Amino acid sequence: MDHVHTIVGVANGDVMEMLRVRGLRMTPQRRAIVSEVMRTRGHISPAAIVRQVQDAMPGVNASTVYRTLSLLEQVGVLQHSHLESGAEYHRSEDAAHVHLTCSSCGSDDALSLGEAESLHALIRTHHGFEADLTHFAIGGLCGRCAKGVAR
Amino acid sequence: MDHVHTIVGVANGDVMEMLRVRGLRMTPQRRAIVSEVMRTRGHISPAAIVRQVQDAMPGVNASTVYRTLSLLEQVGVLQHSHLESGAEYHRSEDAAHVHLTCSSCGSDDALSLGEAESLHALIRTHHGFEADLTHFAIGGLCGRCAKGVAR
DNA sequence: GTTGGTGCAAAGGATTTGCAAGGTG
DNA sequence: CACCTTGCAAATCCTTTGCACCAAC
Repeated sequence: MDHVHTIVGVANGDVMEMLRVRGLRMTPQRRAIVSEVMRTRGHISPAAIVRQVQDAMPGVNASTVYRTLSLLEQVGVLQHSHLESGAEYHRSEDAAHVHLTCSSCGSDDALSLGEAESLHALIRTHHGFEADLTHFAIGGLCGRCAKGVAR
Repeated sequence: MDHVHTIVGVANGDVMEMLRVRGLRMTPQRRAIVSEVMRTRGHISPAAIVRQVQDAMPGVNASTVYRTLSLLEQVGVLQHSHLESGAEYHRSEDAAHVHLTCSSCGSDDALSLGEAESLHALIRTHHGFEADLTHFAIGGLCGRCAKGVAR
């Protein structure tokens, strides 16, 4: 629990502060994007963010969203992970879990890092590899689909 | 070791046979693509296949390669997994391992499914989720990078 | 000859980038 | 009033599709 600089309870205001400190500016667009992402539980795709933000603030360009997202990731507020559907963003504080995505029904379950600790330890032991189990999802069949589904 | 219909030692000829059985045809393009993929140890990207195949047989179109790859995947000869660099294909018989990709140096290590069995069991127990640990890579820092690298 | 396969061109979707105009501190 | 940001348009990538033409069986 030290290989990830956990940021607990970052509020919108904190983000603005983090930007200010770095000489970066808080524009209405960024405010809209930040507020959208910060209020999202779980993950959200860049496309969805674009949609939502443009909904609340027409005219915001997709490139601005992409630029802001990567900026927020550099600053440490956000992180992205790779799910079957592509990249998805979430607040860093919400990143502490492994995504289990069902390749059959598309459902998305989660595994706490605590539960996955044994794998983490196993990988470290056999390879000295310090795994970040949150970056990529783990595919497979959810309980429901693993049972019945002939198709 | 029963949830994956393992195909051991598939040879180029076998592939042609598998296609014939389904009423599909063996064209020179497919022959080139199959031979390229079948002789690849480990994984290879669609773009690389296109390059290699066109090298041996100029004029082959990328769309043909894509179509052939997904066909070979449906037939069960190939599988793809998601690494940091995107989708990568490998022979099904070479698919039985977990990819460990270092986000720092880009190196690619592997973990046998046997070694990962404990995680597989853990996930199954807690969620009834039947994981396919080969479909997505596991990111993190390789032993080397986890140690020294300040940057 | 059927029917499946291929090349080509075009269409998409997801990002990224160059730039001039505009807003923030 | 510097300098960071944005919108726009264009450029990449990667992959998929519609089609007319061609080839495998």
